Amino acid sequence: MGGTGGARAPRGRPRSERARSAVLAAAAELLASGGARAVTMEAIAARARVSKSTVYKWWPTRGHVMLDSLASVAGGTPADPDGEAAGAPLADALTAQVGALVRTVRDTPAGRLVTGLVAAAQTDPGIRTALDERWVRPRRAACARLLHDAVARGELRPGTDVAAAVDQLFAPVYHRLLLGHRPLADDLAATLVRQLLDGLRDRRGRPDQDR
Amino acid sequence: MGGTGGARAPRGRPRSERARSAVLAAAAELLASGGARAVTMEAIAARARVSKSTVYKWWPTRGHVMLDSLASVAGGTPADPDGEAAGAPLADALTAQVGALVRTVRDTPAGRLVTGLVAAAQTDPGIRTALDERWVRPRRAACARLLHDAVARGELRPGTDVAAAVDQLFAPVYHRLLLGHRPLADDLAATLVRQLLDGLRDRRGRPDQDR
Amino acid sequence: MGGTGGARAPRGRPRSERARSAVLAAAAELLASGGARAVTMEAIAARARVSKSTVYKWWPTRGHVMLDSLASVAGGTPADPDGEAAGAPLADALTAQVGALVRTVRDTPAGRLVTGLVAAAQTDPGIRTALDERWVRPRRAACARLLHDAVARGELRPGTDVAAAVDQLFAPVYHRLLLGHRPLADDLAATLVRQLLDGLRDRRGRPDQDR
Amino acid sequence: MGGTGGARAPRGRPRSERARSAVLAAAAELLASGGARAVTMEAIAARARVSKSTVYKWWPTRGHVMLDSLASVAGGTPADPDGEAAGAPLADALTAQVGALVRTVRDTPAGRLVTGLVAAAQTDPGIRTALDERWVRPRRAACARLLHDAVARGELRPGTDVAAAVDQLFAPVYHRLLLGHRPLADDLAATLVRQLLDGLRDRRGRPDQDR
DNA sequence: GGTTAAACGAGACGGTACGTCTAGTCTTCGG
DNA sequence: CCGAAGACTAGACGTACCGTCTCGTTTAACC
Repeated sequence: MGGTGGARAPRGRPRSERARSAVLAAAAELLASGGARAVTMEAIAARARVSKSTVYKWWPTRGHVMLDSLASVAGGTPADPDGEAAGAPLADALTAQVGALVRTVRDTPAGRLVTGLVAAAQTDPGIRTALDERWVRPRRAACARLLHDAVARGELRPGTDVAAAVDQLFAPVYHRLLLGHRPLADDLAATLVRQLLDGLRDRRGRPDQDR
Repeated sequence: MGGTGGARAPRGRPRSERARSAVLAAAAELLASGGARAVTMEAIAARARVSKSTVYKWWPTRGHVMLDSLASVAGGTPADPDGEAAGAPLADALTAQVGALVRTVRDTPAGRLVTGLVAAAQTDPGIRTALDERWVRPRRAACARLLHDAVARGELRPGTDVAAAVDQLFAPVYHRLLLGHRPLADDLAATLVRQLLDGLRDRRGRPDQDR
Repeated sequence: MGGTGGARAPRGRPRSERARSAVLAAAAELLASGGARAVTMEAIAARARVSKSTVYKWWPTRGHVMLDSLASVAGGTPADPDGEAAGAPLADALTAQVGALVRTVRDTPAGRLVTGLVAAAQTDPGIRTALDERWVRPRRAACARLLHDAVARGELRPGTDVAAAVDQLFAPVYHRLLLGHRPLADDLAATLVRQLLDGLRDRRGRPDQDR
Repeated sequence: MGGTGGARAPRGRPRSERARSAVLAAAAELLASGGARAVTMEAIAARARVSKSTVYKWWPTRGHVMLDSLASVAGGTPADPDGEAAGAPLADALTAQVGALVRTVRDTPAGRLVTGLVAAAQTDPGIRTALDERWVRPRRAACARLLHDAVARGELRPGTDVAAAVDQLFAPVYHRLLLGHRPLADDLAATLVRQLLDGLRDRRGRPDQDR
């Protein structure tokens, strides 16, 4: 039975933490300085002062390096809203979630990492699922829970398609990040939340006539 | 002005239509068979039985080939809704627009072309703007006009952010296309339109309290 | 009959003579300066200011580069002895042949090229046969003819194994070149010829008792 | 001090005989199955179920492994001829020596080991000298002694260059082994000895006219 | 009918990065 | 101290595309 003995000391030379973090940093720096095109395995290895074989040993493709780099840059799952925002109005809680995403992809290296990863995901299905599971899904989950609870307590309509609703809050952020057709403005999060919760229809002076 | 005489016949050998269409077809076929990774200038030229120089002469990058290929596959701007749908309820008109996009990217080669182009756009700003101008913007425009008119005639709230609203209808489609976290279901368009127009809030039995 | 019409004008960009000779020169220089170990495809390309693809396009392995380099360094087949040496005593003609080989492999870059090629031949059968056909065999041939003619005119014994005899003249040169156990002395050729033609046995004062 | 003097009992774990022989066997097997190219330190270690560090600890290069492998395969110095063949005719003694070499390199793994070692010797001077001292020289020595004694007792000419003569007997064997231009026939040894001892000249019916 | 001009086909070229391989070295644990 | 395990640096391997180039060969419109 255990003790600390659970994980025996591994046999050979231990993995170099220095190499690991240098690679992730190098990837982020290259992305920042030269764009996605500059992030090659060769350049990563050179910049991190690490041999190419070491990079390939731990990350099969550049996409996987970027995935880990993204994780190390933007931390793990974002703070759970329950602590502070419990009891706060739904709109505020949602706005906080979406706003956090907007600021992260707009103001930190995470933004270019995400665009690079979406690009890589179009070629590599492994990247696609990993990006979904490790980045997109955790952020959607908190939001989806808020919506689900609101439906349960009758604040939102019973027939609400929560997944679609989450997309209507998050997807515009990614869309603008990827296409650049509109800026990622500060009030974007609030606007998206307001329009989705209250709807676009003008109901002044008339009864609610839904469905 | 004009007449047919305006443009004199150009001097040298005329551009080969055969080469042009063969290249665009080759790009689409390669994309369909081997994924974005298979669409290389070399492969396009080989498959189209055209020399590499000819390809480079008319299209600077593989992204530009895919752009033209997309145009030739999915036609130009989608049918303007004014003809048939004038007077139709707003919701139906919007659903038609979004639904057309869903079916196009899900059921035709245009889908993979778009994902490949979004990926290329992350590297090449020229692709990014061209993709926006030639594919995304025309589709957004029809939808934006519908919303704008509805605001003007008082059907939608005065303060509506039309650009954000359009994103809330279209972005989820691209998001699912790129990430694949949810299927592009048949009723997606209707759901998106309904939730956005009517809002998520349950207003049964209470007065409209917006703003 | 043929005329100039035989070789059609080649299509496409013509092969660069500059690249060809630069590669062969680079291989010889590298061999001279750094030994066989230094002759890598990468180094050849770098030194010749030629792209690696170009080297690989024309020479499949480093061995083939060395083969051509050897040919360009040491010319084609050595001068045929018939001109000057016709009528000269057999021993002198043979000594000239063997002596030429000794001087070539000892005093010119051809020596290291040959050792490198013999090494490569142990791994690559293609090199083995090419080295035999393009370097060893032509040199053996002249010598073999001399011996064969001498047998025909009765100067040498009827049962002579010419191939073995040629080996007894040339192989010691290669052996010393490869192993270095003995120097390639100036009089080596003469010694080899004398000992083989006259035999080692001391016959002073006794009749020939062969066989 | 001293104690038992001589060889102190070595500290620590003694060297593993199992590792030593497994490495030598692995080298020979790899050579037999995949040719010289297959004999890499990596493959040797893997096949011998021994860690790479252990191999490097005892043998600095693959050449040295092959050297020891050769020694273990082909035994040490060949049987000294004095025992059985003392008094036998010179030609028979020489033929026995050369014939033994022919059979060894043709019919046992030693052949490929020797070719591999000659190749390695072109790159590594250490291999070159070791190969000479441990393989070539011992075999030459016995032969050289036979010739030297024969000169001393007047059977061979006084001016005989013994080193060159030995080369004229052995070098053809190595030459054919390395180049493969002629087979290593069963009667090769006898032919080489006969032609060298008796000379190629046809002396029937005329006096010896040497020198 | 000859000239001119541009597109086209073929393919060699200098590059860059790929992903794999081998050589050696180094670092830890266990016998 | 030896051996096992295995991570590490270094660098060549052979391949694939890139985008450019240099030719010779059409295919027209023009004079």
